[in-house]
Amino acid sequence: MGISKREEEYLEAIYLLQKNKGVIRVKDISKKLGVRPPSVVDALKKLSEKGFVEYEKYDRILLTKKGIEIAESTYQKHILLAKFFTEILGIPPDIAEEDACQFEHYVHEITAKKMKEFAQYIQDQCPYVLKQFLKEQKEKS
Amino acid sequence: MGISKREEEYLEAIYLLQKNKGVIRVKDISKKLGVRPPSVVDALKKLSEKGFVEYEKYDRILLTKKGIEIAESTYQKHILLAKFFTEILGIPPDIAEEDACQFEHYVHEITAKKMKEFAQYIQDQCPYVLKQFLKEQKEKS
DNA sequence: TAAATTATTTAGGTTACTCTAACATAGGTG
DNA sequence: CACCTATGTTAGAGTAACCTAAATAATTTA
Repeated sequence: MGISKREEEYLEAIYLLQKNKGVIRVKDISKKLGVRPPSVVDALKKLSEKGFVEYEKYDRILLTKKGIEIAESTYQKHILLAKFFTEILGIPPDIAEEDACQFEHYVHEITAKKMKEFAQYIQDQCPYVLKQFLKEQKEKS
Repeated sequence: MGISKREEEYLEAIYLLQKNKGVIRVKDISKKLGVRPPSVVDALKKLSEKGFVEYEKYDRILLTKKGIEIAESTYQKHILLAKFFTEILGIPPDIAEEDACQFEHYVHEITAKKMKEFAQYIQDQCPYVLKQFLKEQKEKS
């Protein structure tokens, strides 16, 4: 009775929408994830059964403590990955975003952590080398 | 009528098994992917319809040219990612392997390429910094 | 406040992937 | 060469996603 990748995405979407606009609706989630409203309702029912979301029909949608925890940890990974891709590898933001979106659901905790530490280390210890790398990458395109 | 992540995994598994032991069987794929034989047969039928595998029942299993292309490109990404995780980030091989296994199916071509180039660049330009980072990581654990 | 619009939910169906149980085939051995 | 065991295949069913169409509830507006 764990949580699927897709369910994680729903939680993350709900979390971010709430952060930006407070009260949210089925429609908002539907738009954000690119699925039809009935799919959202399905997902909400399941997430509610599993205790990640508080949901009564026609009523408003809230994350439980457990739900927030998962959403936050997923989102943290997301940010960290996207930063790594853009700031260290020099990948265009839109592509970095897409890759982060996928990888955040699969990456081990330790990998995420090392990416963060590595980024920090390089930025501190040899910012010039990094700058040079990014410059060369830019010149090639 | 594209190819799913899971189908990609089947192709990669077939490719690697063939590389290692020549003629392969349903059983081998089953064991490698951790699914039951009927699931393999299902997958082979679909992959055969889509033109990635040559398969007649009870007969041997071959990849088509198209199938080999996909398997190889996936596997290349796999190697590259695993190397990046171990050699640059210092992640334990078993975890690196698992992360690579997932990410290979999602990562954009350009991200994979930049990872490779970055690894090369760092190894050439500041091997000492890299060594130091890996050493510090090791000490922490 | 009644009607019209919009949003949400239910019902029912599809696809991809998996499984178990039962059946079929191939190949090795007495 | 017939039988036994391994392996492979079919049949049928389950689960997690998704969808459309139709029904219901909520909200806005005339």
